[in-house]
Amino acid sequence: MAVLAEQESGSAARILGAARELVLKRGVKGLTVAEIADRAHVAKGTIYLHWSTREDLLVGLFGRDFLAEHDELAELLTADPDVARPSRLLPLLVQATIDHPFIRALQSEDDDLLGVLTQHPRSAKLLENLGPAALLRVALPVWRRHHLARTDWSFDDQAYALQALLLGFLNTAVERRALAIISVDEPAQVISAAVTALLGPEQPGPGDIQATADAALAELAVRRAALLESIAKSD
Amino acid sequence: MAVLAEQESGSAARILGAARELVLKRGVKGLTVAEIADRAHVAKGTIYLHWSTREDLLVGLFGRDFLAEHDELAELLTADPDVARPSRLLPLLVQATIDHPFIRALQSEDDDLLGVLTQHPRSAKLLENLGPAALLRVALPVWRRHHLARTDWSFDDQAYALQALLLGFLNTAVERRALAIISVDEPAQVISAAVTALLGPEQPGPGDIQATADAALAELAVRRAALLESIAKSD
DNA sequence: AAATGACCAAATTCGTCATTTGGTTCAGTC
DNA sequence: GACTGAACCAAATGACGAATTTGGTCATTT
Repeated sequence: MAVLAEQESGSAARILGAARELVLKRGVKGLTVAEIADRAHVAKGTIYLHWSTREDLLVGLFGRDFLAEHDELAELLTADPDVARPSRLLPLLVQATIDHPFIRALQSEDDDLLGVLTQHPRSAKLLENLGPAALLRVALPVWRRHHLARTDWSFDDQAYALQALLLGFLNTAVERRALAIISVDEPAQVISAAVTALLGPEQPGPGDIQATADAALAELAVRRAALLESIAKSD
Repeated sequence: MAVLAEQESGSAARILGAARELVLKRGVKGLTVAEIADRAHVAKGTIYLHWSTREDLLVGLFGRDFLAEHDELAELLTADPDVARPSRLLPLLVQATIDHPFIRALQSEDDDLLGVLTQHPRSAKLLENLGPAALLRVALPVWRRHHLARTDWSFDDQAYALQALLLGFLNTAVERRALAIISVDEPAQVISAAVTALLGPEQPGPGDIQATADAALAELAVRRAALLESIAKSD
């Protein structure tokens, strides 16, 4: 059974906390394991009891952001199945991306913060499996099946358009480009409206919402397990 | 009266051509004026008869791409005012961005191709005034006024959503990110459909289309003049 | 008037090497 | 068995001077 390092050791938790603070403050570049150990009040060697490599620790950092995002979404979906509607899920997704620094940094390819890690194969894998495009691939068919998206549009075209919209919102919300001049107070509402405009009015029959939420939760569980496996201690 | 260097000198045209080829092939980094002069079959000094600085020449290079784009759009609009419809203009805009290497590179902040020029204040200025956001600021009010976009949506929200959609399409079409997995055969049609979904059905009254096209042409003329001024010979 | 190319100062590159840094290990302590 | 920290060593750094390159100028030529 996969188990996270911090669940069985207080020092591992302190190391993670210290690493998180330091990376957020100064970035990966030039951050040494000695510094992390110092701030966590452990010796350098201790770090290697929990992670086999410096990079493992760092990748684990934003793996944990994804994990937290998954858990939050699962909680919301359980409490209120209505969250599974596209007009509610996509704004949440954008907000979640903004809220989690590492996901945000990965999304915007923030080299200052993440250093070479951005283009590292392992983090690329993370994004490929957990990124917005992968999500749409899974979610859109479910939405179409349960009358939460119009079906008078070919799947590929619809997915392409929705992907563009989502990436566009992510870019304008996350990145600080000079290009994106227009901004707005309540992005969530705009995203919601735009998604509805694209996918058409949501017309769920009885049970459709719950079924969609269940499918979403199942998918989240699968991803969570895979994610956990990839950042857990390899015994 | 602003006049482009290549309009009054054959050697200037050859220099531009040589520079263009070389930049597209190998990027700005490490490209010397001696090389450009060699390929253009002129002496180094000749280049400085037309441009006061190496950087002037390079900025002029993608200034000319914008100029070409403007001229193409103006021609299309003149031949067929219908092109001024949002559902036709935005796909064209995306396509134009793809077709012009320097605009594309500027959009995707391609450091390999453009080197430090990407984040240079002068090219930033170019993008700020000619980029997609600036365009929407001008175009959307016209569309709304002439029944080519729904007005039951606040201007800011609508602009924000449309901007996100446009940037999203630009990103997926231009950039080669691993994120954007979903792709499609005929992006133009998808863009068109997505724009229509966002802005609502176009319901122009008599004269609306022509008025929109005229406004677009007027705006293009203003931009073209400013652009020309900024890359023309400073006499 | 248009074009050239030798010329120069400033910047960049190169090669070399002593020094430091920093990820990882492991023998030993608590 | 959790933890330490001294020790190891491959890789990075930086100093530094020499050699080369290169953006820009200008007297001269065509």
